Amino acid sequence: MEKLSTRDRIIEAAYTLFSEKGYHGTSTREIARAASVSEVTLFRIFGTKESLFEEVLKTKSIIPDLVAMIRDVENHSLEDLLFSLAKKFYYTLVSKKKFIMITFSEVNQYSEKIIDIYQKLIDQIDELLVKIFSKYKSTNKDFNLKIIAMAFRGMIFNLFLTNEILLRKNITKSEITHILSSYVKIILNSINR
Amino acid sequence: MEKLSTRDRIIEAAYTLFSEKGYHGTSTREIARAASVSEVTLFRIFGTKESLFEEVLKTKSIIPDLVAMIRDVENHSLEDLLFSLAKKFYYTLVSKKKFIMITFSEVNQYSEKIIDIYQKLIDQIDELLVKIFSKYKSTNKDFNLKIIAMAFRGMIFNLFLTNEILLRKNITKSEITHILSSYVKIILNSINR
DNA sequence: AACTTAAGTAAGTGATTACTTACTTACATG
DNA sequence: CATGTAAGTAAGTAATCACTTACTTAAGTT
Repeated sequence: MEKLSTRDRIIEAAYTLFSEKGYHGTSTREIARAASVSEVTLFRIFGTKESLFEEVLKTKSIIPDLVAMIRDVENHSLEDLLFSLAKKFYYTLVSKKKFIMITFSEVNQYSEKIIDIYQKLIDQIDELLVKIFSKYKSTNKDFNLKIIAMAFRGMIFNLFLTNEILLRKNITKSEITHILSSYVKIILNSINR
Repeated sequence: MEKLSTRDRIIEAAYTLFSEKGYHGTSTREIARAASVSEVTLFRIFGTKESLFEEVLKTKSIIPDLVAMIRDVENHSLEDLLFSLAKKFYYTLVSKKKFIMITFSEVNQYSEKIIDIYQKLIDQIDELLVKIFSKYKSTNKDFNLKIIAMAFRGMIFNLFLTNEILLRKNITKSEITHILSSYVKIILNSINR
C-alpha cells in the first residue's frame, strides 16, 4: 500500500465519484471528504472543479494503454495473436472501466479535438488488425478486411459494455476466455474459407 | 406539423436536454424555456424534476421498439432475414439515440429492476437469433450459437455506438447497408461451413 | 352570465453550489 | 531558532437550484 500524495488522493476520489455520479452530480465538497482533505486544499491545488476534471481525464485516460497494446503485439500464429489481442483489449477496458463510464456520461460535450483523438485511436486499432489479417489470409476476394476488423473490435467492446457496465454481471474469467476464443474463430472463418 | 400539448412539449424539451447534458446538468428552468412554458406549469404537471425524468424515460423508451422488432420477424431466406433484422436493429437504435444517451449517462444509478429489464431484453434478442440460426444451420458442432448471436448483436450495436454517438460521423446509408450485409456474411460463414 | 380549466406572472423559499478570505497549525529544513 | 511549506478551520460570498405561494388572464363549457 503506497501512501498517495494529497493531490493524488483527490484525483483518485474525483475519478471514482465522477464515474459513479457524473461531473454535475458530484460536488467538490463530496470529493474533498472522500479524499480526506479540506475543500480549501482541493481548490488550492486545482483552482476550479473543471480543471480538476481535466486532470482526472489526463491522468486516467485509456488511450496510453491502448496505444501500448497496439505497440506490444507479439509474433504468434494468427489464432494465438488474435486471441491474445482480444484478451488484452478486453482486460484493458475492464481496468479502465471508470474512465469509460466518465467518457460515456460526458460524451456529448466533447470537442472536435477529443473526438479526433478517439477517431485516430480506433483507426489505429483497425489498421493493426487489417495488417495482421492480410499477412495470414488465404485467397479471399469478397471480403473487406477493414469491415472484419470493425466487427472484431465491436464484438469485444460490446461484450465488455454489456457484462461490465450495463448488466454488471459477475462473469467468470474462463467464460470470458471461452467467448473471446469463439469470437476469434468467427473472425478466422471469415478470413480463411 | 402536429400541435403538441403543453405536457408533450415539456417532455420533448426535457428529452433533448437530458440527452445532451444529463439529468444533473439540466435545470428545470432550462427545460421550461425550451418548451416555451413557465416553470410553474412544469411543476404543476409533473410535480418534481425526478418524476418528469421518469415520464421521459417511460415515454421514450427503446424497449417497446425492440420488442416489436422481435415480434415482427418475417420469413425469408436466412441471409435476407438476418440482413433485415440487422437493419431494423440499427435504425431502431438510431431513432432512439437520445434515449440511449440518457441511458448511458445515468447507467450507474439504475436499480436492479431496470437492469433486469435490460437483461431480459438482451436475452430475448439472443434467443430469437439462436432460433433463427438453428433452423438453418448445416452440421456444426464446435460452435455455440448463443455466442454467435452475441457476436452479431455486438457488431451492430458497436457500429451504432462508434458512428452515431462517439464519433458523430455522417456515414451514408449505402455504407451502413454494405457494412451490415458484410456482418451478416461473417455470421453466415460461422454457421455454415 | 357563472364557472371551470389551463395557462401565465411575480415573488420568494431554503438548500446547495463553486469558490474565497483570513487566519492557524504542524512539520521539515537551513 | 527562524522560516517556508503544506495542510487545516471557520466563515462567508454570490449564484443557482428545485420547488412554492398567491394572484391573474384567457378560453371554453354549462
